[in-house]
Amino acid sequence: MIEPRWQDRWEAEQTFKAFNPGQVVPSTHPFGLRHGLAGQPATAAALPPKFYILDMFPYPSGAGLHVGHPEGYTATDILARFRRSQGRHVLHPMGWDAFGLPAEQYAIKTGQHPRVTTNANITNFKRQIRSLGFSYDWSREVDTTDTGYFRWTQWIFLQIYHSWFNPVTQRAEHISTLPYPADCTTEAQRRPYRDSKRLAYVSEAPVNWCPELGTVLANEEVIDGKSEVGGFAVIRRPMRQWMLRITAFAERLLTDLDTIDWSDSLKEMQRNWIGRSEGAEVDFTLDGHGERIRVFTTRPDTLFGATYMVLSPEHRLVKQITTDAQREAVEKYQTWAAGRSDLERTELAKEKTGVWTGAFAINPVNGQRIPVWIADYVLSTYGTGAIMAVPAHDERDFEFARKFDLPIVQVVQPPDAKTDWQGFCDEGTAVNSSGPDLSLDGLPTLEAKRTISTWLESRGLGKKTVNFKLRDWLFSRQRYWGEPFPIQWEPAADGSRHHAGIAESELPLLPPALDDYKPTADGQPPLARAADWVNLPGNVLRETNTMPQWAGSCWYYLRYLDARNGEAFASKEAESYWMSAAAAIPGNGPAPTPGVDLYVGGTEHAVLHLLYARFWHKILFDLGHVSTPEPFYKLVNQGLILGSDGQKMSKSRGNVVNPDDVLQEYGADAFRLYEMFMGPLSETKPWNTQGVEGVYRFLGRVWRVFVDEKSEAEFEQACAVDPSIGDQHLSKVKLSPAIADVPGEPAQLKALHASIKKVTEDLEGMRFNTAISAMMIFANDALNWPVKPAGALATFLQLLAPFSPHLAEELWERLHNHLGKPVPSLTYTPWPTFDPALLVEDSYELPVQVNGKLRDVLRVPNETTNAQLEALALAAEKAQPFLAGKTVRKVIVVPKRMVNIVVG
RNA sequence: GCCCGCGUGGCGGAAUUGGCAGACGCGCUAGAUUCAGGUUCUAGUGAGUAACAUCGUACAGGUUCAAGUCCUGUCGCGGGCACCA
Repeated sequence: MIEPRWQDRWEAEQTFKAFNPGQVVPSTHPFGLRHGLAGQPATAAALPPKFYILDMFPYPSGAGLHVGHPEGYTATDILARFRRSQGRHVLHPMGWDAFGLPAEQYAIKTGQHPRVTTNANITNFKRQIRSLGFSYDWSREVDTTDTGYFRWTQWIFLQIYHSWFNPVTQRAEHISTLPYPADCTTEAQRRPYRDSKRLAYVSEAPVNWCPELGTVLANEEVIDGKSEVGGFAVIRRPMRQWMLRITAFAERLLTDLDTIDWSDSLKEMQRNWIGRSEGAEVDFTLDGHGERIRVFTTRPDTLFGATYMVLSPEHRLVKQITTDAQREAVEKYQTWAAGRSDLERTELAKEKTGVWTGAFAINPVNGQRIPVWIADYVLSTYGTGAIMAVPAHDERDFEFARKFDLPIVQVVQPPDAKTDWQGFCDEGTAVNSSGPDLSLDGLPTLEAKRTISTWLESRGLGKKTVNFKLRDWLFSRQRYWGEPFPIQWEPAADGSRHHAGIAESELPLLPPALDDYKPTADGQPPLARAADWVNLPGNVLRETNTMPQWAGSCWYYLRYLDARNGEAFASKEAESYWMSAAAAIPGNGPAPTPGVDLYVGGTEHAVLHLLYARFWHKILFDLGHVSTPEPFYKLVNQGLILGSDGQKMSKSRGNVVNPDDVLQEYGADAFRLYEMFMGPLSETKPWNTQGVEGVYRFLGRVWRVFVDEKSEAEFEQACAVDPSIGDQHLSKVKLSPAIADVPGEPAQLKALHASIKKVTEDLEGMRFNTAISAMMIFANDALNWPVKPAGALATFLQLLAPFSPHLAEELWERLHNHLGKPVPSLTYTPWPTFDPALLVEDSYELPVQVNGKLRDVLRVPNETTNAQLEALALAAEKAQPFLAGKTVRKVIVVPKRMVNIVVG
């Protein structure tokens, strides 16, 4: 009943609006009144230190909000309100990641334009989010499918397209700084060279094609050979696709993880995905050919144990080196391997397959002739697509050698003599590793690696190398409901076509209107259906692929900074004010950090959104468009909320909890409180509706701390008679006559300040569950106070306000009215500080242990000396039976903590 | 298989540097209010005992005056990666 009233009030007052440098703060705005900025233009210098607190914006699905969404949103809202009260200038925005498959599939089925579906879903999401009382600045709302938004997504793509990665500076630079090789003189020669260096480039390589979805997918979107969305089969097939050169940034994406405050597990996931490994490339000459085969190995120290080589079936040299006798078998194997889907490949991973090419290579360290095989356990996309096989010390090579009866030679001695050397893959000591020019025998693995690397380099046979698992980002999709590429294909004199970026002045490039959203009959993307959109004068064609859903979410946190700017994605001033570090307000939390101060969301984006966004941000940083190398300084993952049966919530299990139902029954305040009281934010935890009941009771107790019992009882009776006019009755409820504007008793102040301390410290540490328990303890105590000091109650409401803002506002207003005082803004009233002096008592409880077991607890004055403590403990009544007849060997006194008597 | 994280009452979870295990809440038991149900209030609630004793933080060891916390091993659960040479 009281909740919509306050939501309307906040909206009318624009209570949570954040102001950009240069904007005028309205003269009545409570933020302006607090910070002396009312009615004045805010300058970056005059504005208080920023706090940018961000939620992962939702995809507005037709199903509406899930109880998982409000978990993170409540946490950030509590902190946003807390920081506002502490005097920070809080940026807390919300928006919609609205491109995506469901709206498009719905369009295919019904013909309804995805725009219509999307708008309806956004309306519903916004209603639900608003009803939870979150303090978003809605004036900065973004929608990735809005032309005013994706215009800048396209603009950023153009910046990427017009850039290359300079290996010397290790930075993205404009393509105009690209140096050309000496033999590259004409434009006809330079264009393909230039295009091969861009950060956005076209590739013909095999891609992850999902027939069911009718589109290609990025590596990050394929899980166990199936699509991340829907779980459909994915096959590899060569196609012409747009790629983004994220691999150029692999090293920086890895090392910069050390500069940001993310959980170890999340950093670890990114590290694993980037997959850096150090090793060496070694050249093997082919016996009887001029060709060389280059391999990558992390264990060059085992080179003497290489008894055969393996190429991936797709390796470019396979055709040349295969002998006539083996040709048929090799080609058959290649065909078979190419026809296998990713899924089959992983499922059958245990059984090794392969064929001998008939060729031999020479091991450069000992001159041995070793056979060259092809096998699909060697990946064409990693390293050089070829390996030297050391079956004695590599699990996969070992399996393969056993299956095909290839020689196994020990070259590493395990440190523990009992360990079998066959299949031993760890570090040890080199053995059997002597050749005409070199011996590694007796060297520990690490040294052996160094020695042989130096030797190889000095002979020009190899060099140290670093490899990454990370692949370039497949960036095009065959869909309608996505951003069209700002790219067109222009004809050349020889009849071929090349791509070119369209002019920035032509942005936004809108998608065409279509009646049918399916791909064309000949397998072209849906945009190809719009002939008059695709075909431009001069035989120029538009690109018909669209960008993946990730494009919009790669930079949305930047658009919030200046969401209505039509000249740029954000003004320089806004970007630099909100994204730069600054000084702290003493005693009021941490200093503003570079980038987003706190980002909260689920872990499902660990290697997708969070990697892509960091990548784009680094490009924008290199090009001078943003001022920090990393976008998200601190990141916290909320844990999953399970159904009450401890299983993942899903429609098929019937354990899904709908926030609307909870809200209807208990209200937003109780819902918010329960989401936070369940347990630590980052933990996985099951939903329990009885738990909601528990916090609902707590709010009821808070209410009864304040209101007059008699008028409350009358109110409840009146509601029972006619619930429809409940709010009329509610206004008649009076506050308790026990509330008086008097200073608190010492015990009352102690209770209050203990909870100020606990709530404040727990908010800093994001320990919401224990903060709530501290408030419960206070309310239980305050309920029994015969006289209730108004000041203490007001302060308590400030503590409660971030968690349950509606009830806090209501009681805050009534309390001030009750005292006949003006009502200050609860949002912008300075956060209370606790007085340590009020918490100190003059005595404390001293546990007395005998041999480590608790036997008695004494109350002793603070100033008791250690010697006195010892004497008191030895005399403790309940400890006596355990001391009788024993010798006291030692007494350990921990001042203010406990005493332990050791007897024997 | 590899890499992270986690195992505490009937349940969700508390426990600065090792220092009173089980805060707070749910549930349960008994009582009060009530015609009754609900609400609310009071008391109790790890096992065990008449009460003590004793046992108790996945299991088995270890370090320590003292271990949920530190060390070693085992088991279980969750997440990530998965033929990455």
